Amino acid sequence: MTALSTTRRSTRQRDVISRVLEVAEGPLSVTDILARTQAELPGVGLATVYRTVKLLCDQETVHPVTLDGETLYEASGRGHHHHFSCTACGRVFTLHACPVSIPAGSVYPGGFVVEAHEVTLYGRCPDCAGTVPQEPGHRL
Amino acid sequence: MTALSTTRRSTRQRDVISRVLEVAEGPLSVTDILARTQAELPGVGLATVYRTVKLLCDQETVHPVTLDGETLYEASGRGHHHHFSCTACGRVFTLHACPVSIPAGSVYPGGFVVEAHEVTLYGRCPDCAGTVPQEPGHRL
DNA sequence: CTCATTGCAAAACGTTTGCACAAAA
DNA sequence: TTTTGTGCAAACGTTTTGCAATGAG
Repeated sequence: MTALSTTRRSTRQRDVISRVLEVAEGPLSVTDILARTQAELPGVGLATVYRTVKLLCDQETVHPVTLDGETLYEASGRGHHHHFSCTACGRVFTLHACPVSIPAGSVYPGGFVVEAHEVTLYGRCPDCAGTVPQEPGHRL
Repeated sequence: MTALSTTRRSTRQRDVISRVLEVAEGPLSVTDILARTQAELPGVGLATVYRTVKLLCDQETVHPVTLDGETLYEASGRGHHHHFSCTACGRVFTLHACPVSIPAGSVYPGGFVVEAHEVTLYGRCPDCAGTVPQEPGHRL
């Protein structure tokens, strides 16, 4: 693959996979991406999804989010945000409110220089809020 | 296996693996646990580490931490804490200072009921603080 | 034509499990 | 003895890769 071609080839599946990630309400698993891509392009294979996602990650168009042992992917460039994982239905949402204020370069007790942070909130999403609360599980 | 035996058997490797996790400065990968266990008990196999870690997880003596796509394990019962991942040396540390205050039951904009939270800080650990800052990587 | 991209199948990787043996009770 | 725990190797699920065929330029 050349680094850049002057004219962009029309790569159907890459475009579809990109769009699937763009319009998602939160990060998706590879399986989710495959299913949503196949809804539009029935013949697509799993390897293509893995390859395309890796390519998009290298381009920094997309980035991985690891959550509860599963790797999900989301489109980049959505600004600073965090994730909410519903302990009832398992869906992951994007939250734009940030509960921490740690300027880059802050020094934490012990001499840890903080450059970035990641926050995941666990609880019940709006759809599940009326449900019986679940154990957050002992991962936390 | 019975749920409980009245007299506890002396299970050498389990004790060593537990202690390895107890004295660790932060969560460890299975490979780390294996290496540290073998330093004391040379013949130990990988399957034993997996089995023992799973057992300790079921007992809630230990719990998994997923970070950057890798699953690490740490001893439970260390109180509320978070993790610091060094972008220079890759080590993960435990931090007892908590940068967020979200009481259980708080409702986030959009109707998300928060029951727990997880924070990971990225940056340079004390040992690497003098080093040239690294890109935090575009996972963040 | 050339060459990037694809689907398929095989390989590689991390984790789990079956089994025969060893050690403890 | 019975029972639990072990190492080894095979099995398993997920992700990656080799390769021949397809499709775009």
